[in-house]
Amino acid sequence: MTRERADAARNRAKILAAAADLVTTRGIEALGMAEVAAASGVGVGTLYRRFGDQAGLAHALIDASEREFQQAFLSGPPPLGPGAPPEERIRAFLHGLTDRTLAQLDLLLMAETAGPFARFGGAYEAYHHHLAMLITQTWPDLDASFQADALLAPLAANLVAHRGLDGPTIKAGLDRLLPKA
Amino acid sequence: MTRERADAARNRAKILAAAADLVTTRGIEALGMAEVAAASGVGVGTLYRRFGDQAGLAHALIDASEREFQQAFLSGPPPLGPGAPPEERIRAFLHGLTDRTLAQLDLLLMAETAGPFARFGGAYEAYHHHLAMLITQTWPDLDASFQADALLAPLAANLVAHRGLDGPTIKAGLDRLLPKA
DNA sequence: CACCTAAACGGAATGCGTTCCGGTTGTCAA
DNA sequence: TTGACAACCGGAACGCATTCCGTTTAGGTG
Repeated sequence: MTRERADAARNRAKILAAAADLVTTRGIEALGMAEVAAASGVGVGTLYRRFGDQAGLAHALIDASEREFQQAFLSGPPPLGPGAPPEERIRAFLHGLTDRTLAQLDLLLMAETAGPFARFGGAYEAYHHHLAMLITQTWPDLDASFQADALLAPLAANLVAHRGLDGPTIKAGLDRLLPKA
Repeated sequence: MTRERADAARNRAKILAAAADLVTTRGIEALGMAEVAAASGVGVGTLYRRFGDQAGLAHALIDASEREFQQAFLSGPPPLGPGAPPEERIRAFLHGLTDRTLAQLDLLLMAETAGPFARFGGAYEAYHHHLAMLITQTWPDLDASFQADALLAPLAANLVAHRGLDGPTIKAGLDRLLPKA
């Protein structure tokens, strides 16, 4: 696989800038594909080659803060990053993810809605992997993969939005889901 | 609100029969709205008046077994129905719902996919309400609503389908999610 | 510098869910 | 029985995500 061509990179930047602008000025419902294409001065075909589909575009818009968060739990300071006991890191991770989810609820909703498996893009799997690892360290006899999914599931954007949950409620509830032994 | 007109009832039956037939003979992807309309000999407008949207149609197709299940946990024999200790009923309910989910994964996938909140139709709320009640009885100090959502969330069709989970795995995982105290 | 090709481009065409609306038909009251 | 109205009907029209494909261009090669 060869490097991205210069014009392609330029267009990606133009698209992301225009899309971010659209969302902040006119809200998430202005993020139609034709809309974004027109605002960026490219054809819709270009959007699809770059981002796959609408959910991919939404993910790309979230990507910046996502990368930051991943950096934080992979190599940042404890308790989110390495150094703290695993159980504490789990709580810090879930609380951090709660804040992130609430902060970008609109875009996440779109990212989740597009396809049946849209949620399970790169970021979700990164969270799942990280959480499963910490669970294995803390409770070796558990099905870590299932437990990780189960702890992430209540943070689904559509559930959070539907119930109108707030941060403290979610965090307290998640804490009670953690195994006691 | 007046009673359903005779022709409307007749059409509802025709549509459900034709749709069920389509699904069993040609699979879930044959359940397009125009497709169903043609097979039932009605216009697409009629489908929408009757079922709201595609997710509603999928729900209606699931409805028969859904009603049966609701009957079972509301007033059937224990441990699913009344009579057993609440904690036992919770496990019976989750295990039963697991079986139901796996049995109708295709239709549930469609029902969930249509809109952001499609999942939260009548059936979901019935499950949530029932589970929350049992949780309150068993662990009075918990946020029963959140815990109910959290226990139902791992049964989301898209998660189950994506991971390819089987019954024993799900049931064992759910059991470990139940509070210990 | 000219050539070549893989990659990128744009926008028309497609497919499908959903909405709209002018005509039709049960149902009920007089 | 008849008249009137609300509910219903069909299918054309619409909006929008996604795909297709003929054209253009970046960037490496001789």
